[in-house]
Amino acid sequence: MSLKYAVLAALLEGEASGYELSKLFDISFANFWPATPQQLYRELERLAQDGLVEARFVQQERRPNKRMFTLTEAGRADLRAFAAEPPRRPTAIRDELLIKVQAMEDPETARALVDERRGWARGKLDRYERVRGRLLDGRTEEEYLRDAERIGPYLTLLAGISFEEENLRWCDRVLAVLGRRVAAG
Amino acid sequence: MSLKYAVLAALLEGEASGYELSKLFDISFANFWPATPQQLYRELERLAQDGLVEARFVQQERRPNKRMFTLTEAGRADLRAFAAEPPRRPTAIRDELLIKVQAMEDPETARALVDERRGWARGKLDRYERVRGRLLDGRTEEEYLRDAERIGPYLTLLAGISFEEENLRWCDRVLAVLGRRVAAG
DNA sequence: ATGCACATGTAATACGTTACATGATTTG
DNA sequence: CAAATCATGTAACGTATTACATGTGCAT
Repeated sequence: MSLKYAVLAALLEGEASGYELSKLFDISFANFWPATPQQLYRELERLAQDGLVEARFVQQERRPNKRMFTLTEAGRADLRAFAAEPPRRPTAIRDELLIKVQAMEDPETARALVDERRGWARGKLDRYERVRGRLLDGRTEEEYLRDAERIGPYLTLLAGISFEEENLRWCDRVLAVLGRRVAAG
Repeated sequence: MSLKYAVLAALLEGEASGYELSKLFDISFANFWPATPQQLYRELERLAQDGLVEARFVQQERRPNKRMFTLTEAGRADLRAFAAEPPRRPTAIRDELLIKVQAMEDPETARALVDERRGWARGKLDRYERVRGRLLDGRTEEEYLRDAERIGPYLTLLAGISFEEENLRWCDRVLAVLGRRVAAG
């Protein structure tokens, strides 16, 4: 149900093809609403039938043909109504690593997995910071937040950043604890 | 696929009925692997057929009958193997509020939603701290981590706590930003 | 005696994943 | 010039969520 509004929100940035949306979902929407290309194509189909987006067929010569999608006024209105309602469902997290940590028997094995997670979190943070730099484009955060038309995308990026920072801190703490255990046991 | 191991991990705490598991998933596993009662019953059925858990039928007089489930040695071994493998899928987060923030038009409306989230995060943190107190049971964290048989549940609880702390910080930051915007606009 | 929470499920539907298909462009 | 990656999708299958169903016990 929410995927619908995630797609409409993505189209606030302007006309896009299914493929472009799937890239956008990979790099930025993934932090709060992951979706595979297949989900997006199906959803776009439905949205077009409901008149919330408009599809424009684009014939291409040296590439597969594509369809470009735009928000309609009805879509914009629907999204606006959604954005004003309190969320129906609480935040859901799916994290395989934490199942493994929960079931942990051997500290050495767990250490390796958490260490791997730490490296991956660092990489994600780096990428976020680069996205942030591109958004700010030379301005300070204060300037940006004062002047920018839409600040939503920046605020969700901040959420992604602070999530990964937290993640990193948790990894460090767990590694410290497990290190002591290995030394003791 | 991972739900299977979440259920096995839950049964590490001892024999439990489907209903008891669904309560456990509500209060603690929910932080990293949410599951509805229906999912759990189906999964337990499968696990029993595969010999990874053992079901014991318990006839009750003044309540509906129930089945109690225990890990078998095969289940324990399967879980152990799972816990040693690196995770296949990255962490997934589903957060409706962030879609609304992403699509935000009016700072006043968004403020109300984020403020609500802030209150809810505080409540969750409080409950976590109480669970933590029960686990520690008078000991300091250091004592607990040195002496406890299984520290996995404590480490996943810490993950839940630091996630909510991060959440709270993000809410405060967003509220500050939106407050300035309302004053300016 | 009415309503809420416990305890257990089934059925219908929605959603997500995996595998496949096709052609263009880039890289070694 | 072969292999990898980009760009765009479709089809089949498996998993999850929602709505419904049923009966008990407890509190007011």
